[in-house]
Amino acid sequence: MTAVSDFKSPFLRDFVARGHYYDCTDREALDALFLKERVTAYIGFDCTAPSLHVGHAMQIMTLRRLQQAGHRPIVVMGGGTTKVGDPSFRNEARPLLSEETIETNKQAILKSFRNFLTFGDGPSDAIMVDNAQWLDKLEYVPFLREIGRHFSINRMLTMESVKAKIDNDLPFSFLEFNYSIMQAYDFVELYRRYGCRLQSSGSDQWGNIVSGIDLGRRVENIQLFGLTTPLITTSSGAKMGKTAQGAVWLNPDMRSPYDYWQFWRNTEDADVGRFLRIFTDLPEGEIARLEKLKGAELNDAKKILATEATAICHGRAVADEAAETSRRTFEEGAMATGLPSFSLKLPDGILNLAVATGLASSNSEARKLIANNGLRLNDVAVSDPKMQVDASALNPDGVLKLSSGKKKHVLVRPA
RNA sequence: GGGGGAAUGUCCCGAGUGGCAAAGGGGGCGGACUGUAAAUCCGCUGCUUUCAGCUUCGUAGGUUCGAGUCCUACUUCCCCCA
Repeated sequence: MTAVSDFKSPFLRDFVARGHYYDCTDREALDALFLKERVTAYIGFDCTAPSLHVGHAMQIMTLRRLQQAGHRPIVVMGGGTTKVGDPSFRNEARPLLSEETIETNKQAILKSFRNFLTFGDGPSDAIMVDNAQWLDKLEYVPFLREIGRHFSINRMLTMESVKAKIDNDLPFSFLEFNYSIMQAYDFVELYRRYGCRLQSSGSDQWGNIVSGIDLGRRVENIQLFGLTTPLITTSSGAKMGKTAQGAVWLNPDMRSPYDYWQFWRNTEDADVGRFLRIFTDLPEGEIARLEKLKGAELNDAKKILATEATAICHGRAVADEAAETSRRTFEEGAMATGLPSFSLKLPDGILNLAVATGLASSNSEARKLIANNGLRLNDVAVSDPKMQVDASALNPDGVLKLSSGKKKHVLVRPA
């Protein structure tokens, strides 16, 4: 068996070096394939939310690396599979989403890929397809006869994601049971349509990927491949991008580029090098230099990480602007105009302003924030929950700054 | 189809004897210390017009001065038997 360090193809060598690699179904053969030809590979994204989040960024970066190496990435929107719902490693069944919701989500998610990948008709241009295209049309009995007969219940029951359900006496419906079959079928269909030989994904999808590979061998007599990436957690063990105010969305409507930049700026020390390799395109030499910085100097590396990662997701100009807004806000204490801003009627109570700007979710919460000395108006702590804010709080530019804690700042302009 | 069990603070787990805004965690939010880091410590964590009021314990009724706690029906899920 080829060791990871023996990879010859530029793509896999880079993939390993940058920390994307977790496992592969046939290292030697896949390496050879990458050396021999332009490989078409896909990753599927289900439409369970109106945006992808940072947790998906690893997968999108995988497609980006493929494209950079001259291969052809396929983005598969799971318009079909989302109707079934992936049960893997979840304690509860996903709520069944309506078709309208799935379609809305899909339309919103599509946009996220524009900056990460180049789409088009060229040989290594990315392709986007929706698996509803073929899954929706399947007929039950023909499908069972052609595809279903290749699936062994006995073996599916031994798959880790399924076994966990059985062992823990968790509910597991027939619908959910079929998700794996749908995904396996996708792989084969993508091979038929685009000559797609490789499926990549997070390590939790291993079982589903392997199912697709088996199916490919049986119905098309072709060797397909699987390549997985590690589940990314922060050094202190938290899942990537699961801050509790919500996921770190990639869609700018749901999380502003400035906040996205801030997310990366707040990376833990121990993660800086790892994240630079995975989430930016910086060359290894540069990253090696940055991650060696000590103590407070590491903050410079975090700023670069933030700007580079934001640039890939939202564009360079937007990223630079977010960096500048952050610099002025945190390093100069100025009222940078790039902060999230709100137009509100002005004489108003401080509680209303805190709620209207999203700094607090209710008046009670705003009161508590004040009681804890956490709410500040123009950098001065607010002590009176009954305080009225009027035009006198505005600076010469006609703006005032409201902050919750040391990191969350918003601007208010009179409406 | 028959029998048994479970649903708790709208993030999760989870105590709860008829007097409960409801123990304890986790998570989150603020504060202190720092480097917009981690770790640690402290406070907060249902809503409101906040020295008080209002609404919460799967749903709908009922018993009671008073129900998360008792009764009835229903819903969903789990287990055992078929």
